[in-house]
Amino acid sequence: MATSLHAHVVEHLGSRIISGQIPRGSIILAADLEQKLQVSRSVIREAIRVLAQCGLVNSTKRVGIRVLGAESWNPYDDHVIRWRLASDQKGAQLRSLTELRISVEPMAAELAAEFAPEAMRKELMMLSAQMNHYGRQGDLRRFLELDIRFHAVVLAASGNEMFANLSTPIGAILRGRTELGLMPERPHEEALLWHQSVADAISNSDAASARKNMESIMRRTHNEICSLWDGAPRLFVNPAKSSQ
Amino acid sequence: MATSLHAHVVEHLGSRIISGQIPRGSIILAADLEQKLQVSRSVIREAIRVLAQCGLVNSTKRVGIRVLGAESWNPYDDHVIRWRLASDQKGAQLRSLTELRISVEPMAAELAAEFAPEAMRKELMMLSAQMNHYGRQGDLRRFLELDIRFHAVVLAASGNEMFANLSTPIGAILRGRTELGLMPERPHEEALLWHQSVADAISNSDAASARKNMESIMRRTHNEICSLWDGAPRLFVNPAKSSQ
DNA sequence: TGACACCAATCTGTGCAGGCATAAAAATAA
DNA sequence: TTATTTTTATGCCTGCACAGATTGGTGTCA
Repeated sequence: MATSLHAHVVEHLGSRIISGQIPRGSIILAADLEQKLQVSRSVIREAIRVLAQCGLVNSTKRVGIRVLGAESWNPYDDHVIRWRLASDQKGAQLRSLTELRISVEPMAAELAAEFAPEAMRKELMMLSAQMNHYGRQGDLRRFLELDIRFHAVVLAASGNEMFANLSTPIGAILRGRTELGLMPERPHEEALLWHQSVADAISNSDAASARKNMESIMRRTHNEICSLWDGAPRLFVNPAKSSQ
Repeated sequence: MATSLHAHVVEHLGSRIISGQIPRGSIILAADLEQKLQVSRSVIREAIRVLAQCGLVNSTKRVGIRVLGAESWNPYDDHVIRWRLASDQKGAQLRSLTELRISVEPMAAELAAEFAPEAMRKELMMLSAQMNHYGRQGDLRRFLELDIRFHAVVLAASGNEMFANLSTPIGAILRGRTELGLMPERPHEEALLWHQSVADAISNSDAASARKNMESIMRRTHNEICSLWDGAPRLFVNPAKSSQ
């Protein structure tokens, strides 16, 4: 995936910082990196710039590149999410994302019912029909892809780009759930009905029903998945001092 | 604010792209930028790398630096949010952020009631008391800062770092609301009570009450502010094709 | 002797200039 | 149409000068 050199360096350092192999407070010297990774300064510097934007490092003169702690990481950065999911913080990352989607998706459904363009309403009807079909057949592989698409379309149909942007990590959650065998061997009948009802409600511009049924989906999804992060510690960040 | 040279270039290009002065699809050549901005290649390259991570540009060989459209921008990036708030998309940005906070804050309050560390529960009690005091006095300036801090602490106390990270842009919303004179000349009595109730509920680990009262705050806040984006078009992003 | 202010040495990121390699578009030939 | 060559802008590398922060030493005064 990492085709360019600097992307490779970003990947190398980022994954190590987030996994804890390079502990917070460490000081890295650009010159050392050049030698260790056998790349030129320009590559190192571009990579450091990217990592700095992710909140992973903080380079200052005369001291070097300081590795920052988890409270500085940008939790919405795609890199950061991916690296955390691949580390032993996987549980905590899944929990954060799930709490976020539980909060957001009912509102997204409500907004979609009000604002979605016609094409998306139609696609949702089609998707829920297919989910019914393949779900009852027990074709989990295909059901999963449809499910991911369904939620992505609802988020996009809300017309809120911040919601829409959550579809990738939410897709990752759904994939992770089936990979870990947390899905029943065939989808629950209720779940199928709720998805159908969400699609119907959005199609009929029934915002209240869209929200209510999406809330039902979220409740069940939470129950199915929350065992994943039993005992993972919560991360309490210091609230940012309000600065004019 | 932009101390280093490359940050200056990021600021220059980023603000222009988001404001539309540099339209989507434009092709920028690094060599031209060097000359126009009178900086060296390394500065340009680092800046471009940062902008690429924001989703604003996409540099490819032989063609140059392509300016991307709004659907590619990372809506959670601090730069992007700031630039959009300073552009004529201010309304749409405020709406997206408000819809997000309306979705998230009730859940944050609920989680805070369950998990918040003692110090944060105490701070919330103190903050709501001070809000009562200065609010009844009509000291809007001080009330605003307390209000911002209150919501930041609730988000942080949820123990969800994705929630906590929203406190900065939410603070920006609250500031914008008072700057634009959308606040009553002294806070509504109900609003003061709801904040007090949220603090009490979190303090007493009463999750349901914390959520309920926060929902009330959100409903009112929405009513007060939604006139800001009357008629601003919603942004429907193409849902990402689910790729393994 | 000891505390403190000030200055110089040093170290490291930042920025500059220019070179070669390479990939992808465009133009040309088959 | 298809294959090949040419063009051209980014990717990558290197040597050099500068800026700013830390450190340590120096001198002054109590």
